[in-house]
Amino acid sequence: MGSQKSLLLIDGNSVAFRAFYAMHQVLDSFTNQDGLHTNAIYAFKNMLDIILKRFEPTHVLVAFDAGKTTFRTAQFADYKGGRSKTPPELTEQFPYIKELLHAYGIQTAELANYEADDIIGTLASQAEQDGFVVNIVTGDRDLTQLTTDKTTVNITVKGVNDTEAYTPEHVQEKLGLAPSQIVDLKGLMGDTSDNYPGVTKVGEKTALKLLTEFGSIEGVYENVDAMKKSKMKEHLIEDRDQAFMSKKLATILRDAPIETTLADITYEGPNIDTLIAFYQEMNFQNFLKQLNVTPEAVEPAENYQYTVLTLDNLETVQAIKTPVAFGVEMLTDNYHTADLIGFYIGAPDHWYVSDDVALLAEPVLKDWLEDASHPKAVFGVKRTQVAANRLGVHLAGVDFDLLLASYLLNTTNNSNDLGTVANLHEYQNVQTDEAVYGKGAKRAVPTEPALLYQHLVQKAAAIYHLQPQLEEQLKEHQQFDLFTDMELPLALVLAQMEITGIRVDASRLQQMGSEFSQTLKILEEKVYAEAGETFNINSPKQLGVILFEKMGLPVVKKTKTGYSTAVDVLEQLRKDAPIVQTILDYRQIAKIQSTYVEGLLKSIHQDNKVHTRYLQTLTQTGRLSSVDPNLQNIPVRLAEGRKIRQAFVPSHPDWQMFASDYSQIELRVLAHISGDANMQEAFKEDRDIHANTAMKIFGLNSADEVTPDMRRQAKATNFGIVYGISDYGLSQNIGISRQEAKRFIDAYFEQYPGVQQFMVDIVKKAREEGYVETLFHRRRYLPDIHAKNFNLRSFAERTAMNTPIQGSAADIIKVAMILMQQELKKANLQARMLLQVHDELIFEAPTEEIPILQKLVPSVMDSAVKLAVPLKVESGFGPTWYDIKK
DNA sequence: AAGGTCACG
DNA sequence: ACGTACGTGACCTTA
Repeated sequence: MGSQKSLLLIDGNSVAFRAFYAMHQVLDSFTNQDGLHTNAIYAFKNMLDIILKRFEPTHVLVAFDAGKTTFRTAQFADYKGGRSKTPPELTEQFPYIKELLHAYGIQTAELANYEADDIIGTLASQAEQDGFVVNIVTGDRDLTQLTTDKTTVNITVKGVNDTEAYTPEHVQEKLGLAPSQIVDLKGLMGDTSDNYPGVTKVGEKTALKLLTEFGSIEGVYENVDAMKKSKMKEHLIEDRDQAFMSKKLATILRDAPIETTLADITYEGPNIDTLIAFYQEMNFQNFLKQLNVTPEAVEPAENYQYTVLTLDNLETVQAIKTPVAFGVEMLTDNYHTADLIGFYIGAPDHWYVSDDVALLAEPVLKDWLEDASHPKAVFGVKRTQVAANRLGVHLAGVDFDLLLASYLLNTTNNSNDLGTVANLHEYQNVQTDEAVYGKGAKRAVPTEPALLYQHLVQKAAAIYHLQPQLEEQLKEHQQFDLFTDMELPLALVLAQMEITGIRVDASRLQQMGSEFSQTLKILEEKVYAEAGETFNINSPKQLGVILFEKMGLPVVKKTKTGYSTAVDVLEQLRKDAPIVQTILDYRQIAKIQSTYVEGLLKSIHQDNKVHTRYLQTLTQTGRLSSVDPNLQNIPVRLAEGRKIRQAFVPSHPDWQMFASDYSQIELRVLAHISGDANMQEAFKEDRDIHANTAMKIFGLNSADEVTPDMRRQAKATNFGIVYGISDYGLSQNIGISRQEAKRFIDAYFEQYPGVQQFMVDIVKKAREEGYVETLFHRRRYLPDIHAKNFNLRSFAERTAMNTPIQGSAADIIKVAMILMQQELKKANLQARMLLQVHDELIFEAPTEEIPILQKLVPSVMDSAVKLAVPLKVESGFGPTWYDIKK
């Protein structure tokens, strides 16, 4: 490159926005000593390093917008109107981003009445004439109009660490247009985010067609009179002025009156001292480390002194009077079966570790651990509890769980690895398990014991140090009660349920399995006969070839990789060929056989039970999930699959299975949080909510007029509302036209106006705050609510509507579970809570306790929280899970 | 490791 | 114009 002059121009506002939202999840944990948010500064710096390295510029400038009013707003008052205003957490970072750039030796520029784009366009144009190679970096695709054979426009994708390079060829490939035609495209179609109009009813498709034919807006209007009569022609003529104005608004200037010259912006690299001072002010320990500056606070791991516990020195633990960090170490996820490879306990100045977990059962240590007056902080209280229980230790006094706290603070970035979680919270002095133990087949305890001990001490120290910081943040989020009164006690309830396990009748499963094998064999032969050849029915790829190529059935839907053969597709093809029904039958049985007969048999333990694990820190809404095996998706809807439930039986003779579920808890939650009077009334009077909705959307006067089909459609509409409705989604689900679906939704909102208001308000809240909350302040961040991409943004909007509903329902049953466990104990019952399936609790109990449960369980569940509408609970019992009839 | 499919609320 | 329901986990095939 040698003498080649290379100019880098960065769109400062655009990249700062991207940087801010790329690290929006960690907004609250990225602050400096003065409470200044630093996430955008941090991400901007990362991006800057990447692009400086990539383009090796000789000249650099970062352009910023000067203010809201520009020559464009003078031409068109609403230009960029309706934009949500910049969050204050970002605004406060702009001066520091500029300070960072100046420390880097990079000039910044802004110009009153002009946008950053115009500065960039003008300098790019000058530089081209001076023989520069020019690179522009921005998140705004409109700048691709500046692309030439000398200027490349690099658009940030997925945050800021990667860019897509637009050359004239790439623009042509993507849009089918020359860069210079982009302004014509914008003029015709308008721009919703910049809020200028274009021509009515002309979108991207139509605009592209017109430009391919006529070249430019001018070309279109020279030929408009000759076009044949159409709505489009009328719109073109009508909106002529708008089109030309929009083109002008879209055009980036190349002759803005800027004072900065190319000679002013040569790049000679950063001033290290200024940069160090800046990083110190921002508390960027990582960046200081990169500059070989020793970070202040973090002690190196080697400085931790620890004692290895043995039978001889065990009593020293008894002397500990301070709160401690405690943990039992395992190599694998499943704590019911994992090898226990060590433990740690202690506080600064007295850390203890061991690789002999049998010590935990020694009375000196066991008694201390079981004493609730010694506060303990852990990583994963449920995990720790179950592991301790395997050694006969019943841990008490756990008042902090780093894993749970981190999950509540931010559900998005979570991990089950202590090192990863600690890093998320800016604590670096602990390694990940993968780094210490390796992964996959190579995972093992280090041969050098000191390496294991050091890792254990690091973990203890991380928990200990992060506790006050995370507790503080929980309080700031108003989540401390959620943490202390809900998630911590729930973890203990779940631990007990998992330890108890549920009895599975293996012989019943085996018997069903051999019947299914025979059926499958017959179906398989039948499929081959109907296809005229053998193939792997389980392979969607091979099946697609048979159905759509060999047999020539119509292709209904495609997937990324080929033909879709999903149920909804096959159901449409059923009438066309008998093989389709046979395949559907085969699939149904094959699923039951592989997942529920063979899969379940594999997970039965020595005690004839399955012991699932509930993941308490995984879902984005606050629900639990269940793994190894998943007991929250045991078949129930179809008769064949439902029989699997016959294998779930009580663990003692003469006991019964008992279950209670909330009826329509999500709609009741919606009625409560939306405050909708009509929906609340329906629940208060215990009306059939789906029939009630049907009356309203079909305009009926009495419940007697509701047909089963109307009720079915109304039910789907109710569900659709809970999921964050769209007319298309509803139309697909119940097989009606999009227009009809839209009419349903409109009628729905007319009937339940409070619900509509809630939907509007919650999306607005998500935009303003960046997150939504449940009744108990469970929080979900939705950074995509600001996405320019329609799909991402729409998804975030639906999520904003659904999460408070689904999440509040999850909160409610969690409260009920904690109360339930207490009540069972208080009443001295033998009955045990075994499973939770989102809105349902499943128990086993001696037959004589059933009448007690029939009263007790519903009363605990429906009084768990007080809503503006009653909660309704239905119960049943029987000798197996299958036989529970409500 | 990823994608398709299908089980649940 | 955009392309969709919300939240999960397990199994199978194919890269």
